[in-house]
Amino acid sequence: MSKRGYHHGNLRQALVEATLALISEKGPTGFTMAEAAKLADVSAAAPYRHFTGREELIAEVALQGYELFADLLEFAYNDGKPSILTAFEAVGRAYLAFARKHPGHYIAMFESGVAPNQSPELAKASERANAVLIRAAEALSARIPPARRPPPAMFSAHITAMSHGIVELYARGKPGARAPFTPEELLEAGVGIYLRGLGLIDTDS
Amino acid sequence: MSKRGYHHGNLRQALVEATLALISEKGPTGFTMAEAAKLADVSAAAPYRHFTGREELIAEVALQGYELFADLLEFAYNDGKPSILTAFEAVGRAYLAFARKHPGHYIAMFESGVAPNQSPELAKASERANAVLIRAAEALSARIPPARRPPPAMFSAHITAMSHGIVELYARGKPGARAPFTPEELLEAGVGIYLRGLGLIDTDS
DNA sequence: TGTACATCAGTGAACGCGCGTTCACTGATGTAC
DNA sequence: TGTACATCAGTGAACGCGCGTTCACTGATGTAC
Repeated sequence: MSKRGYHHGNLRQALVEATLALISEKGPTGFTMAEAAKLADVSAAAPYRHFTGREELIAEVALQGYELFADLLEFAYNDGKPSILTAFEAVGRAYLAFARKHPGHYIAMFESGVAPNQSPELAKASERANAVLIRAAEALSARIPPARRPPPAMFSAHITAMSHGIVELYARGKPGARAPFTPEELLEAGVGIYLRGLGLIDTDS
Repeated sequence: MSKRGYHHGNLRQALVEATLALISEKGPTGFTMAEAAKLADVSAAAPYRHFTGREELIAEVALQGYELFADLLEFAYNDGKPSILTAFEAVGRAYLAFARKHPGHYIAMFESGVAPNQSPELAKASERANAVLIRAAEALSARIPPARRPPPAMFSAHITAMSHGIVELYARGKPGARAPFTPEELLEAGVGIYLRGLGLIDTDS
């Protein structure tokens, strides 16, 4: 609570951060405009100077989440260096790391009910994140014998689904989790087996 | 709205069904005690004769969901007949079919915030469903060369995670979905590749 | 078979609460001259 | 540099709403004799 005058200075972003805190602590339901305002140390009416309503505030949080997500995935992929395979695995780890380090964003993106095609910006950001996965899958695809090469979009959907499933079922909320493995172990092993099934990893390695 | 007298006859179950309808239509948030009561054609106070509160009603819905889920998985597994492999794949399909045909149950179980260890009954039912998957994984495991045989619990977690991920990302809510594949195609292909990675399906088949 | 009575499963009115949102306002800031 | 004024970003009080829940009640049902 730093002292501040009549004007906040950066209320818009402060509200976003309050929302993140509330969401990650109490789930998507545990966030209210009133409480976000309180956390940001302003009156309950102030948020409406920056957002038309509750919906728009959550959407902004999700948008920032998708942007950050896309950045992290791109950084992890690192243009397929040093090798396409290691880059691909790095993307998987980045997925999990994002969910772990930014639970508020993750929940706003995937569990708050905001549809990614709600606004063009949101769609674009979500598309950018997805594009990294598709690009990685395409690069890897080139190494798969054509006969058993799935469409890259399917390939990438599989990895996304497994990652998301692991986050939802084994990484969050439910502590004393359902499996005696860390999410990271689970994903690494799962992706490894999957890639082997595609003939991308030597069967005997 | 059939005519009925002062007594409802089977209000408890009617409330469960009202909850299912509300949840599957409007998400976990779109369910309220008041509206469930209205749907069941009783006053807002009546539900409290059968449930201590909102929480308990949702938990009952989740419980019934886990029971049904376990039944369906067991039926699909069919004791590993005619072959363990086909039985295993049938379980995967049953997972998706359950999510599709019983969205209210699915949401109550996985998205409503009820922890499976909330009550012993719930834990037991959830455990029973999980046990089917573990059993199937164990049976299949026996055929994997020991050197690259993952623990059955991990094996089953992978399949569960992929199934759940597909449901959440590609099967529900988001229509005009994110991928040009049906969830069923996605899961079948994904499980196939995964099993190949374990050496359970012939690489050239 | 008929009656008295305990029990059960509903009703309807009321409560307190917190939420999202609006509105007229006011204090602070920035800009034109 | 100083002043007038438009604009902006806050306030605080108030609203209507629906929700979860409680409570004293009452109608229906089942059982003992």
